[in-house]
Amino acid sequence: MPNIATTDTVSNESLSRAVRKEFTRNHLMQAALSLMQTGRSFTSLGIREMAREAGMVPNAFYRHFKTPDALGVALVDEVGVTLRQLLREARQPGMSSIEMLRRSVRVYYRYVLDNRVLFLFIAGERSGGSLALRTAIRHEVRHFVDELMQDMRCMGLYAEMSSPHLRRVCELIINAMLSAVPDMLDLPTDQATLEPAMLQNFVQQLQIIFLGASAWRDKP
Amino acid sequence: MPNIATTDTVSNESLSRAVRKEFTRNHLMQAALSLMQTGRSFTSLGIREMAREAGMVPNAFYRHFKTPDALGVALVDEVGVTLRQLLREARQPGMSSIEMLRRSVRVYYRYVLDNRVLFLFIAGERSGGSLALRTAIRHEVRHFVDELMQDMRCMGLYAEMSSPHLRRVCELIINAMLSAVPDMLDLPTDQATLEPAMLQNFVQQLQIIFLGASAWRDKP
DNA sequence: TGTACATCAGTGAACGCGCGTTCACTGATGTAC
DNA sequence: TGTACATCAGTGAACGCGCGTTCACTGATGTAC
Repeated sequence: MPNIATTDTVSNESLSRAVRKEFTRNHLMQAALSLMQTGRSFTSLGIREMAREAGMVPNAFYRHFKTPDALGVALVDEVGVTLRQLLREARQPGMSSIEMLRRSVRVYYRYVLDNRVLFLFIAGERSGGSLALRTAIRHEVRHFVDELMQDMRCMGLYAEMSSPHLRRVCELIINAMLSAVPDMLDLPTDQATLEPAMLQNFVQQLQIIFLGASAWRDKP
Repeated sequence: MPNIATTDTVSNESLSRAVRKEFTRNHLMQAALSLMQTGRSFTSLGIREMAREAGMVPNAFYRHFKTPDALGVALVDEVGVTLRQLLREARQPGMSSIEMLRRSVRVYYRYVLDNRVLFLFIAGERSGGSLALRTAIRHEVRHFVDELMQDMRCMGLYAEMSSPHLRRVCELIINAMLSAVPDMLDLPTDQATLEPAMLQNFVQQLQIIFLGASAWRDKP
């Protein structure tokens, strides 16, 4: 009966070479995220730095990734899976218009704060990273949009709306969410009392989008 | 009678020390933009690199900026002034709802392509740069929003809407515009024929926002 | 089951390089008398 | 107007440092017989 919490402590015992390799690969990715915790951008991280943080010799990096960029793309994939899962969970409970919107925003805000570094990474490299990273992130964002669409379909929202239109609405929502990231992350240093105002503002922006979607639906 | 176009060639003749200093300062900023032309992010630029590109010895950089970050902030200020001016001009002609929207988007798109590097810089450092840069850019974005609000007031759009609500609408528009930047800039490499579709999509997103704003106004 | 060999994740040392930063300097421009 | 001095933008050389990358290696794990 394996215990996830102690995988690190038993890593030297009776694990296949492939599994151990996967572990150190993950250590490298975690190391990159750790280094970003302090506000560094991913693009500024070096091979030696990441290897050092992961507790290994510099050139061992090459056993796992050809370039730092390759690690970044792997990170996008993994982060994407985690985020999409959590965002879907946040949308699961039986929702009702405005109140559910307000609650979702609050959940999302908590989640952004709890996962600062993941959002810093995604939001920061979305237009700041290399072409490969930007492309990977764009694909991931498209996944977010797809799942939001799917969820809205499941909930019967805008059932009569065509898919392209619904997609546009979802894109606007996701964009608004991602654009809010720097505001949320920089808020603590600015003024903690501004938090309710910022969230209120964000909620109302989403309301405007939903109203626009309804208006579009009512008179196409 | 000074000739702007030849300022460089006469830079050694009869110009005050202060003016010449201002010139080389601008050369440094231009050098930073030049280096970004090739897809590099500003954060990754080094002092030596920028000085070299500007045709001066490395340490001369310090005569003009204390850190690369200081240059970045100066760049945000200058870029902001230019962009706001051009965006306002794009909004000047007598506008009429949808057609004006479509035209504005086209003008904006052209402008983004013609000024690739400025938008790469703004969009890239908006959540990727240092705190100082993020703050500077946030202020600049706020300026964009202010001017868009002001223009909409002048045009009599949403005259009955309260300022906070109008601000939210404008924030959504500016966010949508900035979020579209990576799509626009990466498009050429992907598929040139997708251009009309992307623009059409962008136009309809803005329409949804405007519809939402109207709906909000009609039944608050 | 035991043995002999292949694989390959991680090591340790070394390299050449460009970086940021410092220092004392030069010489044209600006200023005071 | 002329002279003597101050200012300061830009120079040139040097420093110590961490970087990316290479190389030959080690030794545990995996595999074939």
